[in-house]
Amino acid sequence: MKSLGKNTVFALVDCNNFYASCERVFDPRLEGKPVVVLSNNDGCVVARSNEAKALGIKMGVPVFQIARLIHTRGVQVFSSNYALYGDMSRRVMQTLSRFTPEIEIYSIDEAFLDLTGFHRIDLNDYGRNIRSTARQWTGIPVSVGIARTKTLAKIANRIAKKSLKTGGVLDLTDSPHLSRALEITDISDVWGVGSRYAKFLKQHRIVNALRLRDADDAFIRKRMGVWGTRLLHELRGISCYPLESGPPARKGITVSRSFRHPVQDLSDLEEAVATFVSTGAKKLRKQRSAAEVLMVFASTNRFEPDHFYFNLHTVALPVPTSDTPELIHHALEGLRRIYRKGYRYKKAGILFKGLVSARPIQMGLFDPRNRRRSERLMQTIDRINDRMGPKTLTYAAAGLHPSAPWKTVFKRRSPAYTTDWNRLPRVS
DNA sequence: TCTGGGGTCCTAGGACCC
DNA sequence: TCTGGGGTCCTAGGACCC
Repeated sequence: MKSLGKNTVFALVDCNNFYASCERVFDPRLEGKPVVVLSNNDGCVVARSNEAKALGIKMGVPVFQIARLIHTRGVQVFSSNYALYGDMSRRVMQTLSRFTPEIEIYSIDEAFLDLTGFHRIDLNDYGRNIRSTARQWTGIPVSVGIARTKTLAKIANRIAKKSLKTGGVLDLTDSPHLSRALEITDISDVWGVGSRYAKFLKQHRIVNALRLRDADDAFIRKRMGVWGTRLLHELRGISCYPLESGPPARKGITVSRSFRHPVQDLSDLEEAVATFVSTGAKKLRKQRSAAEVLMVFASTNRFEPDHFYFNLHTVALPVPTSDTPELIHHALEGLRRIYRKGYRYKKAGILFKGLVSARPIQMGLFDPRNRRRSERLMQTIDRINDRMGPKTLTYAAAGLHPSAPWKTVFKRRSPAYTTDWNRLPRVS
């Protein structure tokens, strides 16, 4: 059942402060304390507990800028622990899928539930049930917003999260409070309205979601395109974005990292790029794709514009492929073309584009490789790494030095509580 | 000293063809 | 002086999301 049009009902379930909440589940001493989680290389704040938000710590702020605050207010700081968050996300989603067969996992911490046709039940009760079950089974607090469209469900969810008296659940389906809810929603908090459009709309006195809902169609169409028109419909309760079932195959795959320390030598850059390629190639194979185009880029520190250097090289691959050594070969050739001696590189990455289905394998007329053999080899390597850990088999080109200057560090990472036998929490 | 990473969709404009 | 029209495909860049 794909819900489009009128009388649809969507619930948006969103985990509160997801990464910070995950850390708390296994370390109850963190309850009530400000907690933040950092990006790669412990660079920026990417998640905050309510207590951390109350201290004025902003999303995305570089951690060195709040060093004093962290120290004086006893903020608990964690590196990102993707193994933990990924596994906790899976548990939450599994729990949610007991409440409807129609679920769309929208991001690591959000899911849309299609509740169209759930007429006979009290949706607020149902939402409260979802919330308490998720909390009890996974330890993660969630908020639930229910409405006629995804955009309105987002708005309901936001209010549910912020306003204590909702108890974390708000149903705006045919609600007399709908207009009021739209009125108290700042235009910049509407799903799909970013900083640029928010500024533009405010200049035209469209300061909240209610004003946008009642805005002139032609004006919005002209200034915000077809996408703006869809947004108007969604705010008016006409669903334009149906529930998406399976995740669509990616149209491109990117792997890029900032380096812990600046890199000057080509050989270090080569190791980094070879590593990124092997990560990306594994993603390609996982979704059974092959790439027609490979791009490789490197850049210096973007915060030092005086000696900034960025360059990108594009390779049209002779045959679509997901073969790691072949991709490494082309990536390194591209890298050597853009490398300029004397720069302090701070970031590099690779992109795979023009993704096509891996099978049937397209044979090149003068293709020197034995595709069938290389495919079996890749399968074997992937299987071993899935079983024994991601770095069990790697390529020599990716380097062997664990402390190479380009490598990402996570100095304050919590244990992999749920995905490593040796890290299971003990109950005493 | 220290500043994340990976996506999507839409549109405008250029290249090219008939 | 004067300089077709329309279609397709591709790409770069803008805007947004988590």
